[in-house]
Amino acid sequence: MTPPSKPRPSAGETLHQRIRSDIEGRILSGEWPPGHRLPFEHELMDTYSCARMTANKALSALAASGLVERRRRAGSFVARPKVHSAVLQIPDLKSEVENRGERYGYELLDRQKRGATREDRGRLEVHLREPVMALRCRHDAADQPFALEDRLLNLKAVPDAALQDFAILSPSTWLVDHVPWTEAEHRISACNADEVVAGELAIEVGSACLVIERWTWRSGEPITAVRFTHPAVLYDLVARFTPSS
Amino acid sequence: MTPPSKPRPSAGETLHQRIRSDIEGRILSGEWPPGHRLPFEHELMDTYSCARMTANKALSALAASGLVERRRRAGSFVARPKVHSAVLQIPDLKSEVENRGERYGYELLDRQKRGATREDRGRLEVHLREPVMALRCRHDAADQPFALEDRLLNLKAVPDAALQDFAILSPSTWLVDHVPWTEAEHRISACNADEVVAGELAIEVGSACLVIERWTWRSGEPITAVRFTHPAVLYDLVARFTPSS
DNA sequence: AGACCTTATTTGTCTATACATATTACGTGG
DNA sequence: CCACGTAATATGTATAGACAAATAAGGTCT
Repeated sequence: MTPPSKPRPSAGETLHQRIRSDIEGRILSGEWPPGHRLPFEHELMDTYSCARMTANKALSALAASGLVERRRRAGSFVARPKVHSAVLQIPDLKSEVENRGERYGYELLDRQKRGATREDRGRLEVHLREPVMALRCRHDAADQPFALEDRLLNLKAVPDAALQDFAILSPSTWLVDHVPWTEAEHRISACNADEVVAGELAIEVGSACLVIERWTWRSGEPITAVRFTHPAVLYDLVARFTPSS
Repeated sequence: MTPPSKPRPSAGETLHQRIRSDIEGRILSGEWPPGHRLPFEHELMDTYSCARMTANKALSALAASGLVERRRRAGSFVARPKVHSAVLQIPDLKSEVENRGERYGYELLDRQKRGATREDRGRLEVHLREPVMALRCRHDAADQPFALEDRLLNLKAVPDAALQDFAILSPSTWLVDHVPWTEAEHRISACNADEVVAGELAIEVGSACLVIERWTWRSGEPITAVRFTHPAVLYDLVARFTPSS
């Protein structure tokens, strides 16, 4: 392997960062194709005159990012990415709208405290009759309906929520600031607006909507299930991916 | 709309992993709220009887994952996450279908080599009349139309693609194996099927479709732009997030 | 009080070494 | 030829020590 060959404009790079970006460059340029065995740690020690820990740090980081795969006794190999992975940022709607430079509006449509019904149980993994709160509200951007939020909250996990009326502050905003979570899952789909949704979003019956559902847990205990329904014409989800990040 | 099943804990931990998950637990349980200063590296050395490198590794990993923020001379602090971020996995459709245990089918609908038109230029950042390839094809799952793929390829960046007829092998599958990329952007939206799309996907005109668009670059050079259109009833995108991953 | 300098503390990076662990490669005996 | 034990090798994890860089906290001088 030839020593450092890449343009290195960033003077403030540390050694293991430099090793990492050198290797990354070779992989992404196609010089080292998927399956190619990259230098052993002791070879990197020689070419960069560093300790093994330093080479290890670079390779471990590359492995963590999924660009390379490491096998004991065999070596490190350029991974063959089977999936496009990307970091999806799902911001709080209030900041999303304000970042667009538009006026944000919020209206609570419905708020019910109740014992969990059979249907609720299908959404949230709570037991029958345990206390939950069901919320429906609308988020507006530039005085136009932007999203419908349909949320079920587990009051056993978040008792403080029972004290909130959510008339001014949206449940999403309140939750982000008050409730930590450990696991979340998102499901993104599309649907045709039925009469109720079309009415609330001021769109034609049947228009396509983008639906984002999210379930949140804290240490296995369900916290909330929420569904955002956006008019398709007003909202796209954007996800970016760069391997070096 | 059933909620997904809970994630599971793991076993067989190394020391720095244990330190990390201990801290993670305290943060996620709310015991250490956002802004809280967590123990210094030398304090962790004492409580876990380990070297500083080991404590450092744990804290660095937490910082990399975004859960904590570190400042020299000040210490390490629990970070306040502002957005829900999640890793979105967008698999190759062939593997996606086969992982569901269904029969995968592929049909090429149209293939054109041409100089870039004005419209193409809007999709792909190429100059007028530069060689591109436009492809339309259909992916089936269990003999039902599953996705429509509409792709524009920059032949200047990927000249080998001109030799492929894509009659058997889908362009997505070929590209994954042959063309490395450095940046990608995804846009996820919804639309109503027009007559053409409805016909090709064998669904009603007007049914909601989930649309995933992807642009791919290599070192700033555009490689391809692709749009997948899925019948909403057949396909959901799923994204998971656990801080420990 | 405010501007400036000094010091102490904490994190960031790196070296050198050690032993553990997984897995390939090889050689031996059946 | 195959099964099995053994050695070689690359990675995984950890220790202990060193210096560099950033910066919060104090102290001094004006």
